[in-house]
Amino acid sequence: MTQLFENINEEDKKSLLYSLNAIVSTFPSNTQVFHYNNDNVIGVVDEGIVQIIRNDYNGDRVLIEELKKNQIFGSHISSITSQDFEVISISPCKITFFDFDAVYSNEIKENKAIIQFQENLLKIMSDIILKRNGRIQVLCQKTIRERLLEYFKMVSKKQMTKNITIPFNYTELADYLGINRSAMYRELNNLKAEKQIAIKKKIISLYFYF
Amino acid sequence: MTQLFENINEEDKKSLLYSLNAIVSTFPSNTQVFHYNNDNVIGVVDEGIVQIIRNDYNGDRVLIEELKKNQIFGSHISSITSQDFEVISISPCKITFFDFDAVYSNEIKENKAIIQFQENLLKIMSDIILKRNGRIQVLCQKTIRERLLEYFKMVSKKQMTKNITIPFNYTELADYLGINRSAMYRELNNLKAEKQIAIKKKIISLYFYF
DNA sequence: AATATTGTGTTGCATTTGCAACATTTTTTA
DNA sequence: TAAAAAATGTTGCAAATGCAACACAATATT
Repeated sequence: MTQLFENINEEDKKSLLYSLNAIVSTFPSNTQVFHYNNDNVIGVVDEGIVQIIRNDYNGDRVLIEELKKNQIFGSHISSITSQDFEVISISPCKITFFDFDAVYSNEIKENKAIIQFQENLLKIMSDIILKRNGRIQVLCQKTIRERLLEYFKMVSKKQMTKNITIPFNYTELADYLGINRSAMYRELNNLKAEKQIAIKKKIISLYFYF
Repeated sequence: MTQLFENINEEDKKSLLYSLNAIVSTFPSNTQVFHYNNDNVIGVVDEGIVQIIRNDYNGDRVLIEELKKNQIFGSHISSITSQDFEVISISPCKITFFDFDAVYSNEIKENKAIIQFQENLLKIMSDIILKRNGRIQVLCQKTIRERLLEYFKMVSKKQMTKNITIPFNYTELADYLGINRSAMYRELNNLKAEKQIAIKKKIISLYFYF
């Protein structure tokens, strides 16, 4: 995982943070850490876990993303564009906020580490794009079964094992896959009955070929 | 729309393209312009239109993205990771390919326009992320009606009118929304009957409030 | 200009799915 | 540690959806 300040020494980092108007804040669990009209601010998770959630007008709750150490969020990269969106700490956390527009300022170009910093940002962004693409690939599947299998394959590839560990609880997983929770359980049971998978808590073993 | 070489003079551009091992190619209509194992190559559409399509193992065809002038694609930013994916010209087109890894090379850092180039890339990437987020927002909707309405709202915001022009044909639209084409028509008719929308060819008028 | 291909539009039917309403277990909080 | 809250797991039922199979219109190809 690329980090924002990878290959940048402490001195340059400090100077960059200064140019970016960076602020470090801490939050307890279950707190709103970001508001949609925090214009052009990027948050970096230094410690803890935050979730980006959308509360639909029809009452549906969609888990957009879960972010851990070194991952970033902001209105420009997470589409947090309206009050529907919440960014919530699900554990105590420490977050560095900085001004994204400042990345394009003339002042920051004086810093000799700017090229490295931009390079790190580029890598982080291309990771985000890949993540979004994966999500789209899953959500394009029409049936619940197909979504589950597509998701399992993807996680399996990433975790490099056929015994995958679900990084959510099952309620969140349903939100993430954009499907109804009980319909998901039903399908998981079908897959179990067909011996395509086995489930032990959050570990799912995949028996099908792909 | 940000372009890759915005604010970069011809001389610097030439030198950058050289460092990036850039190649310009032309293609007739309906031709494969990119293969999934073109490792770490980025394509920039200079002229024409290309589509990224995924042919699912179960025969479904998913339109991942349609790209016009100045838009970019590549295995790293479009998840073109397997044979399932096709990148196809749907009109005669001209494409510049370059080596994405070269963006991080030492050689290119000699070019004084590198900061501007990286900045442009960052902007393009954050645009892509926003696009992907929009797509996810639509695909997270559970019913066809909700997907259509969510999509219409999004297009309306972008085109700044309540008489939106669908940028696809209706078959492609169904692919894009990840729904069955005939089920989509059925729902469009329901919406028409309820006078929520009116359709004239590819222009859809939105009568509901949002 | 004739033919082939692709897109538009509709319908019946079987299947899938969301939803509501539960009971039960686990986790969190006071 | 007791009470409250959240997560897990199941089921029936109504509604939504995918699919197949059409007819017809519009484009593209030869």
